Amino acid sequence: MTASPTPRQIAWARFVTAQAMLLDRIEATLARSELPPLAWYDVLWILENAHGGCLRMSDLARKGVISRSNVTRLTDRMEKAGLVVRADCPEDGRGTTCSLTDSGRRMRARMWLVYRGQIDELFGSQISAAEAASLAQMLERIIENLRELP
Amino acid sequence: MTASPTPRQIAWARFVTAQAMLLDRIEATLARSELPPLAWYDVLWILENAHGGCLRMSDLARKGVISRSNVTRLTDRMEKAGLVVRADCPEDGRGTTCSLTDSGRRMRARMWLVYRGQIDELFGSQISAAEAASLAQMLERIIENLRELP
DNA sequence: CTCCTATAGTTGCAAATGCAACCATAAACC
DNA sequence: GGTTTATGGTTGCATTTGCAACTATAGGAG
Repeated sequence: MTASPTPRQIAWARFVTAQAMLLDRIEATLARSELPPLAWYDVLWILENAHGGCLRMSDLARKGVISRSNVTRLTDRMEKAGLVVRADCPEDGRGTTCSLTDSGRRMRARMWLVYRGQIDELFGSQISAAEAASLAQMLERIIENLRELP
Repeated sequence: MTASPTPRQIAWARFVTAQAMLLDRIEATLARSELPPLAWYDVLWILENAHGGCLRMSDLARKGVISRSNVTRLTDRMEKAGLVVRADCPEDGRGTTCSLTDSGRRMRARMWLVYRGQIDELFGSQISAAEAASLAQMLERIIENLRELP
């Protein structure tokens, strides 16, 4: 930085570093438990929260903040593993739906056990409830703002 | 989640989503400006803050929160682009040092112009100075805690 | 109805990443 | 000194990701 960094810029830098460190740890812990990577968890979780455990590929991409081609490949692998099923969309001839299987639900639950442990231990333990609430609110604003932009 | 998510878990979820969205945007903006990816910026920034603009490969890995093999490849490309130079470490026959070139310094400055604009616009604009300070402190605790763990 | 454009999803190919195996040197041990 | 163990860095290989091109269907304009 040419001028010395502003408080917001410092916060940004830590934001990136902390997340990188946390994700590294969590991925390693999942791998050690012989569970799939976080990317799979995200898909499973998004589907589980969708009506009927079923979503269009593009919705999956938007909610998961990943590219459409990435969703195709991700669900390819997950379908091979029996966690989701894809089918032609009845309402739109171009579309494909992706839905959670029972095995997918069970896998999400198993992963959550480990994932939750890590979140609580590495992240939650370092912030107060009030801080968590304020942080969530802050981030929500940022997310909302991004969704409104072109 | 089987039980409904705690405030800390909600904060975590937004933490991940917000960062993914922000990084997507920033990478896209850098690419549109025909600048290298963020990963290069991080290396340049870390080197610029090091004494003499020079660090050992493993220090680079630790500070940048990336794997050592990744550092090797990253600096391979950056060296080809003339932004850094590697040399055998004088004090340790096994070691390699990586140092910033003038061109590397200039590139970091050019990237920072764009990067800073994005941070301020997408992140800084949504949080108050007090929130930024509290956030930075919170994240610092998390980072410190992670560094102390095995 | 036909043409034109936009959207949904997949795929080929290139670039990036992680992991494990590897070579070289350093440090510890006897 | 000679052997063993740990550390620093790179490389091969498999996996993952992104981008651009492509196919197919939908929706709108004339």
